[in-house]
Amino acid sequence: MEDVARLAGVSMITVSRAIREPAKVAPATLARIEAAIRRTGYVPNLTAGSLASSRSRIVGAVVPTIDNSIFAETVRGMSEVLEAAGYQLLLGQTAYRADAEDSLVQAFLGRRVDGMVLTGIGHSPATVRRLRAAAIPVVETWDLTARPIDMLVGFSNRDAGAALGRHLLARGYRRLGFVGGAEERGRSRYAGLAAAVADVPGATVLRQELAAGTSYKDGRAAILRFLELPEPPQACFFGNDALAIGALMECARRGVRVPQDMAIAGFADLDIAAEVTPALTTVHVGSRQIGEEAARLLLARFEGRRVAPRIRDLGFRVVARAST
Amino acid sequence: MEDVARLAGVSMITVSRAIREPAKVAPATLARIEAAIRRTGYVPNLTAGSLASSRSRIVGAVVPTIDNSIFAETVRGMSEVLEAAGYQLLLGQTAYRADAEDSLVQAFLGRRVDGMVLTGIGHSPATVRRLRAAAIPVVETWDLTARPIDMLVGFSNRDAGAALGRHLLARGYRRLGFVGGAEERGRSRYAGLAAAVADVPGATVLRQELAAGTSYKDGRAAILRFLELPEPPQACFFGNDALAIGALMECARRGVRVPQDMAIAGFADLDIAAEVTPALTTVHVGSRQIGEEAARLLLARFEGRRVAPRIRDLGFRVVARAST
DNA sequence: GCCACGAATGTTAGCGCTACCATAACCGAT
DNA sequence: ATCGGTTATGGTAGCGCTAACATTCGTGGC
Repeated sequence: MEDVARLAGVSMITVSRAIREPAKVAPATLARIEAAIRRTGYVPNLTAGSLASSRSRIVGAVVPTIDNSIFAETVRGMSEVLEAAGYQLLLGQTAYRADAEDSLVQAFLGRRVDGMVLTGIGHSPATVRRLRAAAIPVVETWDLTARPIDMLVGFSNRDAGAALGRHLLARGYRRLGFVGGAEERGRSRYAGLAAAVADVPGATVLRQELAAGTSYKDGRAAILRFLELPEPPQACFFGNDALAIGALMECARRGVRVPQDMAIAGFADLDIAAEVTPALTTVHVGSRQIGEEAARLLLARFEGRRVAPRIRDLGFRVVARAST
Repeated sequence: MEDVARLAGVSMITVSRAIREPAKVAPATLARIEAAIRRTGYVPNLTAGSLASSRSRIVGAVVPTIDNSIFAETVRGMSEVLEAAGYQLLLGQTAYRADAEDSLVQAFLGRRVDGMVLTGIGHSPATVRRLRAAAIPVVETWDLTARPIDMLVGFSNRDAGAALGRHLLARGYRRLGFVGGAEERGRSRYAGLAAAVADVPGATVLRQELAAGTSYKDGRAAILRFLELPEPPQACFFGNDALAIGALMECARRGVRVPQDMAIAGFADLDIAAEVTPALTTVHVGSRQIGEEAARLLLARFEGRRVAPRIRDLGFRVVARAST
């Protein structure tokens, strides 16, 4: 930067201004500085800038995983909005391990990220304490609570589970099955389903809880376990679309007709849900919008704007397709 | 940090050492410092550390996209290896726009990332110049070239295309079709296929080039276009599994028998490729290993180890399943 | 008892920027 | 001619750490 300043015949601070707020520099000076930058190949050191200004222009995001997953779209949406505003995304994946979130959050805070996006509303007390102490904007996502750490963008997993349950019951199914991972949001979906079932006399629900971080294969295995029962469920609700599609494929393979012999529903409305045959009934939750909105809330805060309300319920929509 | 030092009755540098190389601090001192850290809730400022040590412990990764994509697994593998070593991942997505890579690289270099991972081997001259000037370890991925910028982890897309082509020809198909996105690696796969076709008298190949960044829907549309021809291809090779699965689903819907009426093959071997019916023939390329290996090469360099050879050809494997 | 040596800790001087305040030059209004 | 206000630019002092080089102290060998 000193070289650039010398070459352009100005002081360092003017170079700094030319880069960050070109409007405040005289056009002629600006041109000289730009020429000098080009000639020297100068790349501003944003680390030094962050230290001096105590704003890093980095946002940390913690998600369970991004492969064949509903969270990939959230990260995508977030990343696009942030990049357009000149912010960068520091990505951390927990693989559904609770302690991983804690250490990621600590690492991100050490980097002095300007804001943080978390998945879900269940965090260790230490994490919550650290985030509050850091006094940076935080957005929790993919769930709903009345008392978020700071801001929240999501929907009610419980209500979504209940809505899907009512859909199945309305179609006449009475013996229901549920398959989900051992994680908070999956459990909420089950709780909603169970509540819907409790409202209908004679309706029952059987539950399989798998390890967290499930995929197609697990869905196949789960549906097989149901089909082997003397009295299998008539309709099965899977905690995510990957599980449901695995199950759907297994049914196709075995000649189990969907939905006549076994109805199947998923969750999250991945692109592929609409493409399989029969098309998968699922709950659309706007994965991408969650990411975009979370990023927008952060940007608003960075620019000093008030964010109200701090809780954004993006809702959900039961998408009834041929599989139920 | 000053507070911690005062509380523990040591100098700042000892606190710094206690955090970074605890073995070099006397156990009793270490214990006092750790207690002081806990009492004060001190979180080391890694930005300041980066500036002072000129090592950021951040790696930048540029991928086209991470949703329902082959690159998600690469990012996942990379991220896990890096996090285990105390490095963080700064993620950038280009959405297949060429200029996006350039600006991401520039932003990452401004952050003084310790290393960089790029997708593919085609980069703008400006990007290459900048990367060389930065003199940091760089890994290119997902393709092969004799002259990488620095290191490379991938496989030959051309050879993979050719191998898949030979597989189709060996099964007796003569009128082939190819559908791929308008991007470098897809074109290489086509070039390989075309070469294989050229070796067999009477064999032909018809090509559809779509916009880059394709998904299920585009596969469906593409297969329809082929099926409407007076003499459709007998076998169709799709540049990625998502396209192929879209096509497969469309065939199922239309009663087009796969592979009897139309054989279908994909590329990359996503988890779902093995799950659909009929199971999808595809080319397995170790998406995740690419990420892991790229991360390992970077770590080796960070630790000052020599990396030889600098080109890692991870190969590929034609996975012949029921769809061809 | 002296010295060389390694282990433990400290001092100093930045890393490369930006915040903050100051200064200079120029403008039109009085 | 004087003045307040605006625009353009500069000087100084850090931001919170760590590299590099001291310094101190205890230990064992002779």
